Amino acid sequence: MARAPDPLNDVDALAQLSFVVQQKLQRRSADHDLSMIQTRLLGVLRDRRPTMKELAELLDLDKSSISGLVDRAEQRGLVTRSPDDTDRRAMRVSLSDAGAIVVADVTDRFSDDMSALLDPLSAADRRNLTELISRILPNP
Amino acid sequence: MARAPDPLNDVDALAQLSFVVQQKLQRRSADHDLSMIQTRLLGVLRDRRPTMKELAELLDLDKSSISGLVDRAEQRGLVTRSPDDTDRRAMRVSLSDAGAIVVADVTDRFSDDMSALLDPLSAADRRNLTELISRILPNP
DNA sequence: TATTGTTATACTCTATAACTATA
DNA sequence: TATAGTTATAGAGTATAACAATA
Repeated sequence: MARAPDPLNDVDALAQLSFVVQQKLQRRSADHDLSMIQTRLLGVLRDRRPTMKELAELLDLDKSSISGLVDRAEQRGLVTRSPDDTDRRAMRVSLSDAGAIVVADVTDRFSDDMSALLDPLSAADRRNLTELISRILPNP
Repeated sequence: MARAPDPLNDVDALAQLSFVVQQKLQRRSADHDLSMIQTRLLGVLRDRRPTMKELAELLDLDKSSISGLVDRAEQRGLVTRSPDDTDRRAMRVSLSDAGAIVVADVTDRFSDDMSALLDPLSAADRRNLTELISRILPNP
C-alpha cells in the first residue's frame, strides 16, 4: 500500500514552495533567453520609469551592477534610457514595446503555471491560501 | 484613515511570497559569504554523498559548472572530494566538518526568519497554511 | 561638497566544446 | 563505444573603487 509522504513542517513547506515557484519563473524566463534578474528588471519597469539609482534600490543591487544590467537589456532592445527632465545627472529607464511584449508573455505563462500549481485546491481553499499568505507578507 | 492594502490575487501572493522567502535565505547565506548556489550545494550534501554527475542532476546544472562550484567550495574547506569505491572514473563529494557547521547555522537562522514570518498567524492558521501548501507541492 | 551614473577590475556562476581516464 | 569528470573559453552578473558631470 502507498504510504503518505512525510508531513512537512511549516518552515520546509515555505522553503520548498518558494523553490518551486522560482523554478517556474526561471524556466519561463529562459524561454525568452532571460535571466531571473533581467525578468525582474522588466517586471519593475511595467509600471515605473525609474532612475538608475531607483532601480538599484528596487532590485537591491549596486548602481554599477545596474549599469551593466541595463546596458545588456538596452542592447537587446528591451529597454531604453532617456535623460531626466530636471536633473541632468540622472537617466530614466523605460520598457520598449518589444520589452513590454516579452514581459507580458513571461507573466502570462507564469500565471498559467501558478494556476496549474493551485489546481489541486478547491476555490475556497485557494481563497483561504491567498488570504493566509497576504497576512504574512510585509505590508506594501 | 489608513487604507487596507490592495487584496492580492493568488498568483501574485505566491510570487511575492517566494521572493520574500528566497531573499531571507540569500541574506543568511551572504552572512557566511555564500551565494545561493553554494548554500544549495551544502544543503543537498547534508544527507547525501553524491557523485559529480548526481550533483549536476540534483542542482540542475551542467557537470562542468559543478566542477567549478565544488572547486571553490573545496578551496574554502567546506566540502571534500573522494574517489568512488567501485567506479574509478567517479568522485564523491561530501560535507566537511566546517561545511556542516556553516550549513547548520544558515539553516537555523533561516528557520528563525520563517518562524518570524509566520508570527502573524495563529497556530491553527499556521497548520492550515502548511497543509494547503503540502497539497500543492509535487509529491516527493 | 554631495550625488548620479559610468568605467575598470576582479571574482563567481554558467554553458559548450574538447579532452583524459575508465567502463 | 559510452560515461565521468576536468579544462579552456566565453559571457552574464555582481561589488568595490575611481572617475566625470551635475546639483
